[in-house]
Amino acid sequence: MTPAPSGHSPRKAPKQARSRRTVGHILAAAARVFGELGYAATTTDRIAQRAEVSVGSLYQYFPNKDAVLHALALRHLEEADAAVRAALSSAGRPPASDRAWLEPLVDAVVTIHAHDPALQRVILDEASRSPELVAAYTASHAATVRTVAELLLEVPGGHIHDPGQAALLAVTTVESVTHRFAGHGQPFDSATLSAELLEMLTAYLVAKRTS
Amino acid sequence: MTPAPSGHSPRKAPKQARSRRTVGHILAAAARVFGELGYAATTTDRIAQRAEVSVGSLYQYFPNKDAVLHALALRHLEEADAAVRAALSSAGRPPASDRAWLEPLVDAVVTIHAHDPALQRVILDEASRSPELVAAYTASHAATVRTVAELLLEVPGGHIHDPGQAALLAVTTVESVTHRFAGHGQPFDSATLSAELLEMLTAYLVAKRTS
DNA sequence: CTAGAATATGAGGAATTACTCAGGTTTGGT
DNA sequence: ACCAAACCTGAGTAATTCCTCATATTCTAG
Repeated sequence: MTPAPSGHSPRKAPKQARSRRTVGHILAAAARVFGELGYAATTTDRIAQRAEVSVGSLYQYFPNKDAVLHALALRHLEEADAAVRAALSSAGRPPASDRAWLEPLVDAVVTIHAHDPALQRVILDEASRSPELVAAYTASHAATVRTVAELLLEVPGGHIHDPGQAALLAVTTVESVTHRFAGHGQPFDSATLSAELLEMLTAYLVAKRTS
Repeated sequence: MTPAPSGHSPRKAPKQARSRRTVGHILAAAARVFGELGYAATTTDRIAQRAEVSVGSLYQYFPNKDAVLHALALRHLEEADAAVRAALSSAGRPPASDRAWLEPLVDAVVTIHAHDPALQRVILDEASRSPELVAAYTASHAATVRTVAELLLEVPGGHIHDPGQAALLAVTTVESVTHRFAGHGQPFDSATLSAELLEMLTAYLVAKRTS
């Protein structure tokens, strides 16, 4: 048993420019190594080696191996969250149609996941094992679903029975399908995947409005 | 020629009833331990302990830790594949509507994944790392997509431009969304998830037929 | 310039784990 | 009953990996 030295926060905060560069190198190297080798085969020694830094330096800023991946996961979540928020606010309010907000959302999610799917797989796995990350991901996801539910209400053209439920399925579908196609060798290119997903979701929402 | 120390085939085949029971116990224990602790924290010693068997016995039938998970993955794939095939053939031929074949398919997939999602997550992860498993899963998936594409053509009511593409998205959507909801704490129960997925997919296919 | 704080180093300790093997027990055919 | 093959055992080994710490180097404030 590892004597769990509390959580994931940096053991020491980098104060000088030099150490901030070091931390940057470590994270960049970790992203590559985790992506290439997966979680189990990635060792702190190898990360340090790839970062051209000694293991000791790594352990000055990260209390353990998980903390490095944890940091990568948080960074990724923030980027994704920002992109999704930008996409959702790019649609007018109220949006002219479901397509008006769905299209940028789908594009944003597909674009995000097109980059380094192997690493994202490792990150997602870690995310499900850390309570703190689970909380962060859940919060971000919930916020997106809430926004989408509001948009659903504002779009003219018919009433939806349970907007929360519809929003949840729509958002989850975009995320999980995209992830799946990114992970496997994709038989779809990003453009057709976006288009087809969009078609499916608009059809779903239209059906819900008229039924 | 000594046979290649092949990666995952049993080191020795169980011949007597006693050893077949042993292998059964090992697999059952492995399923529980992998599901509870995840891949990394699962040790062969712990599996053996849970199976009330010595480590040595485990290594008589499995060349290494991965081989145990590999066996679990193959078993799961076979069960899932059989369930999907049964569901698809339960619809009449030609099916009366898209709903006629979609409903049993969605139900089957949701039902399968409702059981022990934690273990399935570990299995899926292993599946993406073993070329042999990747091949098996890809083959099964491709066969399903092919069957669905044929059904799409047989359903009366309009022509679909690219049945292969539509079938691929439909099947992938069912699998990945179901998996996602199973993995996380599900805000949907199985019944509503099935119903909602069904609604989305029928809407999609109807739209494709009339457009 | 200088002192002390910040940062970097990397060999090695401690712990864990996958896997072996020499020797025992059980089984089933004859 | 007998024996060879099948099966089981579990302490021990070799390898791996996480992480520490004593020491060295670099930075910055005064």
